[in-house]
Amino acid sequence: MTATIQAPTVSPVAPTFLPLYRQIKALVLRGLEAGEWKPGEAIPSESELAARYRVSQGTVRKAIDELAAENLLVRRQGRGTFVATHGEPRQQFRFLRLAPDHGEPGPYASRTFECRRGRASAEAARMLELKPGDAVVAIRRVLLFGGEPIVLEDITLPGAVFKGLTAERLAEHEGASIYHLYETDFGTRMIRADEKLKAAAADPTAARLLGVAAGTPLLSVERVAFTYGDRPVEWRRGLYRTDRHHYTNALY
Amino acid sequence: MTATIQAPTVSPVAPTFLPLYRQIKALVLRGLEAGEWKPGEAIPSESELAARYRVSQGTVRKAIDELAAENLLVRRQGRGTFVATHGEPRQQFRFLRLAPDHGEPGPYASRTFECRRGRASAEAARMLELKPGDAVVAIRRVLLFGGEPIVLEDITLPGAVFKGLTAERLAEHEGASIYHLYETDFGTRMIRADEKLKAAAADPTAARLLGVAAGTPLLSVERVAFTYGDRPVEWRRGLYRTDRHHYTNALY
DNA sequence: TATCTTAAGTCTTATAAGAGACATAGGACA
DNA sequence: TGTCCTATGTCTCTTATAAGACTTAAGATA
Repeated sequence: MTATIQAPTVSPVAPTFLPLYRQIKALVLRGLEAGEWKPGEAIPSESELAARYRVSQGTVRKAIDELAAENLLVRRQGRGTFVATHGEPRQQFRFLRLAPDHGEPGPYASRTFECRRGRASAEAARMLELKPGDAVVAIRRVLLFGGEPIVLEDITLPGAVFKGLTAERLAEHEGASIYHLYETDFGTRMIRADEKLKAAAADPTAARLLGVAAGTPLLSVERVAFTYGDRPVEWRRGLYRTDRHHYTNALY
Repeated sequence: MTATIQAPTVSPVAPTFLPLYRQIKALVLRGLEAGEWKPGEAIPSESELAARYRVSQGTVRKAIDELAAENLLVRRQGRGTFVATHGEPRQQFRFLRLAPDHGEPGPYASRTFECRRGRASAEAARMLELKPGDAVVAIRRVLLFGGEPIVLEDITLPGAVFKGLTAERLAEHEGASIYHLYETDFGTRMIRADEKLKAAAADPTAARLLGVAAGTPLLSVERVAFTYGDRPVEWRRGLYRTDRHHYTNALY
């Protein structure tokens, strides 16, 4: 059939027809983006959405299926469908791929050295799609596992989005995922991220903060994280000690 | 409904009921594993499978959906559903996550230094689920991009599976993915792989083969690749030069 | 007559809708 | 206080129809 919800404008070039379930998906996505339902909350039931959009429940199901596959929604049979959040334990370390070589992961902690406001460098501006000189927030911190400093991170955020972010606010939040903080305090939910990995030698500062000799090979992890609409809202560079940990990746 | 294809044996403890579409999925998977349809070939149409298994076409569809999501099958509207293969260009570098920092990837080549039969070390045996001393094939090669040596790899394979593998056979196959060779010549299709990444300093041998100074930080990538039934059939360790390339990863 | 074009036919997978089964949580009730 | 019932979710399965991709053959054209 290829029905459309709103009368489509005729375009001679691009395929103007989108499957019905994808149109529904786009509408739900818009609701998510607009904050109609907050992280952790339940969205309306499938039949409710079906009634709202005048389609069958099965069509809504297929739309939600895709959003759930993208980790934007979480289904719980018999309960409902919920907006995914970085708060729940299972999502806690979704973006951290570090694992100990042997044994169980030790207790996690973070220590923030610096959290200051500044101006975007050319590189930061490029990564975050800002103009050079725009306001940014710069964070430097160390992640500890089992009491040992394992990761040194420099995080750069657009100042416009993260207005009231201070070292105190970060300290209060220690132990939990920083993405949870972004979510609860700044209404910015991270959807996906791209990482680039390289090997690098520890410079004197990194060596001191991580407790290794200068020149030690470290894993350099550069990440750009995106929110709705593929808007980049975090740029970070991490240096990982890999003497007793490793970065895990599953290939399919 | 929760119908079963064969009368289920009653088990008091585990959920003996599997959704119908998962039973179908298991049956198709068994056919794939048994080589009923070879890589690149089309499997029977949805309605044909539906008739064979006495279920509706939609149920077969859902089973195939999952197998396609796992990259075991490839759907082509109007044509059929095909057994995935490492031969087609798009799948060619599915497991190689290296990308140049700038510009397009240069032409690819590989140079094999060594391909000999030997006995499994304790470590190799553990990785490949063999007994120490079992026959293995050991390959050492360098991957070149744009003429430059970028990756040094040591590959270990179970000798029982890769009986006639020789340096000549490898050389004939140069330019294409080695997984394609496994598939066509040894009937072993790689399904998925686990990787562990670390940073390491180049030892003299690696430094010479990669054309860098000894001690240069390199990305160490250890991979175990699995075929059907999660059976490990390849263990490899790669050393990547990351001065002008990086390992990319997408996080969801 | 030989060749190219085009339209119909017939495969395939993709989309849509609906009915019934299963899971969960909370209130009614003994 | 504990158990059962029921309302309300998602999950499973089926059926029907649409859309995409080849094949074939009729017809136009040289």
